[in-house]
Amino acid sequence: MKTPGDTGFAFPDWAYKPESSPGSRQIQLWHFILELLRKEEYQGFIAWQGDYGEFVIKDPDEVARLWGARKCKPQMNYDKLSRALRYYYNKRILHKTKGKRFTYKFNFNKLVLVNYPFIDVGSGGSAVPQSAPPVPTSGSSHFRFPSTPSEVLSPNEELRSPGGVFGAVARRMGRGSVSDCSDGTSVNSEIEEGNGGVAEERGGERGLSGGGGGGVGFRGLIHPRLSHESLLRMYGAGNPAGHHGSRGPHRGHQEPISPFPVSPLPGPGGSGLLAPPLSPALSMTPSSHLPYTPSPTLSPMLGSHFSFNPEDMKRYLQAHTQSVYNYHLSPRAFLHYPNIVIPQPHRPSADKAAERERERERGGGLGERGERAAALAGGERERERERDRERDRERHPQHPSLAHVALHHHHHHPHHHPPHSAHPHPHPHSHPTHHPLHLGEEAAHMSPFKFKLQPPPLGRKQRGDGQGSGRQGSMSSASGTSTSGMGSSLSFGSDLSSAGGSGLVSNSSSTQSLNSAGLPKIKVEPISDIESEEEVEVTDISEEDPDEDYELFSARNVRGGPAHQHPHRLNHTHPHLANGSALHHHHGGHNNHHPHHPHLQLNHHHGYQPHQQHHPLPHHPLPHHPLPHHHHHPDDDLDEDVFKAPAPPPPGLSPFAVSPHRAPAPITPSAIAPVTAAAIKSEPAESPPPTQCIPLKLRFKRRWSEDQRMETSSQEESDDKKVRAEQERQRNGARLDTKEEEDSGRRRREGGGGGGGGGGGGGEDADSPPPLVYEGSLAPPPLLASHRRVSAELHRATAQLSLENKTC
DNA sequence: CGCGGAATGA
DNA sequence: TCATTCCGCG
Repeated sequence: MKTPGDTGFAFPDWAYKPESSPGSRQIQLWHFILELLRKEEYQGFIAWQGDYGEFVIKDPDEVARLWGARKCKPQMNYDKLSRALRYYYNKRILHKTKGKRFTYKFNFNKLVLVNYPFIDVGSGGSAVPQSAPPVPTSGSSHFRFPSTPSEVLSPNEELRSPGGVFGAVARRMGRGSVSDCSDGTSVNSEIEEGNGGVAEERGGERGLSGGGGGGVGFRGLIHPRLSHESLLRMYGAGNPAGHHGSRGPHRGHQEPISPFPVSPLPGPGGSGLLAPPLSPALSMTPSSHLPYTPSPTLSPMLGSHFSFNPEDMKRYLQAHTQSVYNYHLSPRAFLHYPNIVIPQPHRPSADKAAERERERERGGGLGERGERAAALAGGERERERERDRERDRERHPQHPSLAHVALHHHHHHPHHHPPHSAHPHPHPHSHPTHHPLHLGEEAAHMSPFKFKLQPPPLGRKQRGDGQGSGRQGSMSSASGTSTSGMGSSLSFGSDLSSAGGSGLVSNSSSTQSLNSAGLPKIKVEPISDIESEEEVEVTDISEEDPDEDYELFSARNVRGGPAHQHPHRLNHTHPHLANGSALHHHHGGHNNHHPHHPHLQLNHHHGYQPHQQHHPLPHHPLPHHPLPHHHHHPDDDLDEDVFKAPAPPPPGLSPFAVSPHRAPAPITPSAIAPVTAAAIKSEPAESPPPTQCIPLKLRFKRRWSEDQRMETSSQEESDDKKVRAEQERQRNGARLDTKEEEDSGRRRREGGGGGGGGGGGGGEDADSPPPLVYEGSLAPPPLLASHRRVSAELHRATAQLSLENKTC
């Protein structure tokens, strides 16, 4: 994989796996869920609800049926499906919303966003009206993105190549949704074939790119653009951003940019607000703030999006890149996407329309479902759909259109669709298309799935624990890379984290060191949600590999800083909480954010997991580690933050601004980090408190150590709890040796567990490059533009793509 | 209803 | 790996 030389960074192997690609045959349940969520047709059965990323299965049986149809498992039922969903808890892809029946929540922060920027989560992005209202992704989650590494490559190249490829593919694919076995299959099959072909092509391309830069090429390509643009767009568009906006004070204006419907509703989303600029993902950190943040610094960015200031750009790019990088989007995915290259930017509105049409056409072409659908509703259906959409927009909220529902219903109730097939496949409507709006968004949404990257295996799950460092072996190359990369990423992460207080930062060395050092990676458990939120996703999705990397970053970020980060959101809500929370731990309620569950706030309470519970650690008596609170809270915070709560607003964070004040940040080597941190956290006060006392360096170190561990552990462990436990133990032992930090680490773990996965990271690059690299690349605004387009294209492509089906 | 272990299959 | 299936526990 990696390439060698050159650039150094390469994507992880897994990134190239076919499975990971969008086109891959097997759909994963979460992808499927997302798909359903994004389609209006299914809103009667499953829809976004509440918080950001939260969705409710209104009709478990039906959803199960659909799923079964997709997987050709007629026997599927909600029990089984739910079991599958539960598996995602550990992976951190999902969490259960406690107290609400059939309600689960995606950890988009990491996950999706990263990988699939387009997805609209809750907000419904475009399509869904209801979607989650508010949340922006960004805000809420705080995602953080890492900065980028190097990536850098020149985009140009990459673009091109892919473009060609994509185009074709894209066209083919399209659609997704539930297909039935039978027809779906057929249809899908076509699609698949196409994919396959594509895949092959990809391979070729890959090679190409490889040649060019081997891996590099891809990277450059894809991500950057995608992320960026897409994100941006998405954000702006649809996204979630809106959400905050709506809520937010600001929001008033909207962004021109996205007229999209993304969030259709004005209400909720309000307008978009500025979001546009940043992608949620990107935003992640910053962005989040952005919206909210008053800080001047940020503002600018927002408004303009990001300005082309060098700094902004840089940041932006980096972040984005990194994120991508870290998250490891799979290049392949991109490949698939067809038209990436395509030039035109589509404007939202226009585009949308166009796309819409396209989609429809496609649908028709597809036939499969379309036929059925047609049979059912025929043109009316569409009309209705549209109507609904409109309605939705207006209404927005939660409920999907009734109309649809009705339709659905009958399907389902009757069960299966009556007519045609005997099967159950539900997909009644299925038709592709429909999405109303936007493509951008839609596309985004859709595609997302496809992109999926697969995560790597969590890694090593167990790895030997013993080994501490380990891992590297295989990845070594990657890792190596990562190292440096990580560094950068770390920094980002650190930023985040640091914000949290932790700081950490970074250093690449650290990373390595850790690994190499051998930290044992312990994994502990992940802790539940909490963590999960944070990094989790990342991990899952993306990541993997490097444990380190991502660990660092994610975990750290999150963790450490989480609180901080969130801040934005929190801020609004409860700022103090944020701080406090951080300090205290969430217990407080930070959860607030959302309505529901107050209890949740507590969260863990039940938490799924036990692990979490630790968090409370708050005080754990750790042995010495100075880091005190931070740690704890990080976890806590994280947890909370992650999910729900938004972060507190950073008071002033400007992203750029680095705030020196915050200790944590310091660490970060890269400026970026600082920024982030600063941004995130603005509140120095908070963290500082405890921390303050301690010298930064120390803190840092410790934090770092901790984080690593945590992350490591968490990440890895995320998989098993059991394992974790052991590992933990081991860790302790081992770690101890290592340093004091261990203690802290432990604590962390205990407390929080954290993170799991983190993620990203990785790769880093050794070679790669850190920030510098990109910077260079970043710098040029122009690029961005191009990227954007590209992204746009991607989006479209994506949109077109649909999930694959698997053959039955 | 939800959780998660265990066995099992691809 | 990821789910599916089965199952016991709360």
